Amino acid sequence: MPRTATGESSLARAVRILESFTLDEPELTVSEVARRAGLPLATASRIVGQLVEYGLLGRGPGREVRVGFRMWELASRAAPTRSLRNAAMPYLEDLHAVVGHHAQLAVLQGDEVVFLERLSARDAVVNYSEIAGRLPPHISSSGVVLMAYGPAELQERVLARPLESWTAETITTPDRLRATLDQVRRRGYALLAGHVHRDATGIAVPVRNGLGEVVAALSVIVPNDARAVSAVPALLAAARGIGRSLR
Amino acid sequence: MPRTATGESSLARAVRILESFTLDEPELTVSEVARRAGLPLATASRIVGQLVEYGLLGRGPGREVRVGFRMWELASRAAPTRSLRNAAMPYLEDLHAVVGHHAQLAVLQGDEVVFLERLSARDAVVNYSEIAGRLPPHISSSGVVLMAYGPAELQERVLARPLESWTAETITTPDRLRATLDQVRRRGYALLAGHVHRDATGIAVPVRNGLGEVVAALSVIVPNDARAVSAVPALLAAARGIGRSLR
DNA sequence: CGGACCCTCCCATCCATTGAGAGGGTGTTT
DNA sequence: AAACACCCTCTCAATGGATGGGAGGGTCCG
Repeated sequence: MPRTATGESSLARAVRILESFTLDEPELTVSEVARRAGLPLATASRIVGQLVEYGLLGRGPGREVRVGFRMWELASRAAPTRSLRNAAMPYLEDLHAVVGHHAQLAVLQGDEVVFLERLSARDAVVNYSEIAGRLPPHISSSGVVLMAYGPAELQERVLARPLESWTAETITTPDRLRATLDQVRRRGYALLAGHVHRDATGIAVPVRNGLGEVVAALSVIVPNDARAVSAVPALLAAARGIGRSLR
Repeated sequence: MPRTATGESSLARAVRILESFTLDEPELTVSEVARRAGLPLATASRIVGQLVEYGLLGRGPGREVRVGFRMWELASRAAPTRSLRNAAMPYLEDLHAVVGHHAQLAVLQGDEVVFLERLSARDAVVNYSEIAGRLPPHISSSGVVLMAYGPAELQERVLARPLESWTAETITTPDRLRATLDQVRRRGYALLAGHVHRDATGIAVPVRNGLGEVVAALSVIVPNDARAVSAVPALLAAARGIGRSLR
């Protein structure tokens, strides 16, 4: 029964296979891959075999499959991430050294916030964000900053959707989100205490490129107490430095 | 004239297309991609179009093509890189803060050295290594460490090949390389002054996992002068810390 | 305004891809 | 030790998605 249920290119299937790996489950069996990608086992086995051959996937000591080293290598050539990261890294380090806990760099991708880089102290407060991890924009300080300075359509789309709640402090009404965005634009930074986790405060500022466009958000996560606001000047200064490095 | 010159899967071609992007030239035109991947223009155009649709490639403001954000996202889920990087990052930061210049983490991949992470000061001495960049093992201090503690077959393969020369100091004879490897094993670290660039000294130490296996090299690049050796204790201490974090 | 590049779409041809099933693993339960 | 429940890879005939020369239409430059 050949070629029957298809209607899609083999490339599309390969990409679906690559997408079945997540941050939480970076290792899967072939069967699991087949299930997630919605492919017959034999087909999944064959494509996985090819991807392993080309290095995009790799095999662990058993038969489990994971994303391959070659994939990481190819992806690290991605220009958008690289130039921003290179410009930001020294400032992110300084920020981390001074403020402690977590210092992060995030960008907008689709309608979500993606963290490009994160520096964490070993004894830092909890933090749910992960490098390459995604969060809805209304949850985190980075997201609110990126929304506030982002395209109007994005704001409308996010405001139109139900706002997921993570703690008692999370913004869950469009009105409150709108008010927060206004406040961020007035103040030039976002400070959200206990929105992601009750013990943590996120503080974020916009990073502007040479043209004045907001291209990223720089943020720190600190304990949820009165001293949190003192991190704002360091953030603003670091964001300016990154902007200058971006030419 | 369809399907004639093929004999290979479309997936193989897609991977060849992804591989035509390099660190030095992260943006290519479709014609350039076709040339590098050895594909007819029409075919390259079609596959590039698909890869863009799936997000593995992206388009710049003009028509130029680059590696896509989604590719970076998928690759960041690669387990081998992630756990080592996460364990090493805090120590790499401390090392960088204390020693200055460049602090790097490298692993062996194939018969080459690949840099997983690098922290650089803005005013640091020159450094040719790049994140996701490759170097032949005999050139750099990281490479020599990874060779010294690596599998015997690797040493034989590298010793059998011609040893490329970068500066007057570069190791170019098998005898000298063998002697250097012995010295590294005796001392527990590698110090190569002026091998990559005459003004820079590389110092590297092995990073061991919980089983005592050498899984990476930790290194710093400092100015080529008498103070260089003083970085060794800090490197050794950091490598032990990383090893402990790897459980 | 000619020349040298770019890029995408078209479409008749046909071979690489397909997936059920066989065959053979490994690990756990009865 | 047998039964079970998973795993995974290979085979093979049928076929529809991939193929690539060329047409058509861009942009840039001197």
